[in-house]
Amino acid sequence: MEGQEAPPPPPLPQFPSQNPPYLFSPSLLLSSSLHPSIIEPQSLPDIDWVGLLSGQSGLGENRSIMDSASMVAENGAEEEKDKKKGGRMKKTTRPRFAFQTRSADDVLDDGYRWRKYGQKAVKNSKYPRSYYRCTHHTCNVKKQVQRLSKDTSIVVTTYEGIHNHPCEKMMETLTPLLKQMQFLARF
DNA sequence: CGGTTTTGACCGGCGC
DNA sequence: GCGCCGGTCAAAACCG
Repeated sequence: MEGQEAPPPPPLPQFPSQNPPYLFSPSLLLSSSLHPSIIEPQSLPDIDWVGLLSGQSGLGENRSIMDSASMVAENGAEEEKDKKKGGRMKKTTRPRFAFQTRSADDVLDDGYRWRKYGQKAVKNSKYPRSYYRCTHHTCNVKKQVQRLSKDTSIVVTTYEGIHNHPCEKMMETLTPLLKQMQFLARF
């Protein structure tokens, strides 16, 4: 989503340390008043983020509209320092948020490019969970996608981390508009 | 041929 | 310590 070359401070809120993810709407996420709650479909923001980010506005069968979606957030609050020993550093609890989408397609096009690096069966779901990593070199944002066994038409996507590079797909659609605006601004 | 997916192995955390 | 569970690695397969 936000393709900002954002500085470290994660815009994500801190939550009390209760593990079950809190549910709240994207609009609540964007404003800073977030009270964990399950939202109703009509409390969704009027912004179609997915459509905005996936340059294909309207066409395409991959339109996974975020109808009835709930955002889930867990905090993140840690710096990512220690890499313990030889190799991985995974003590990182970094900004992470999730939302669920009603879509027939597991992976929704959010404008970024992802490479799948794993798939695992999780305990209480009959559908596997897929793990993706952002393909941008300097960006280690991850996401995991899982379809609910409860309601087959819903997929839960969990993002972890913040992209440190612009989403070129979004830029692609935004650039002409910006140029147009600059042109009009001359008058 | 380069990038992506697949898939079993591997590893670390956690509860017992 | 052991085994379960979830996350990641990495080699091979796959695909344009």
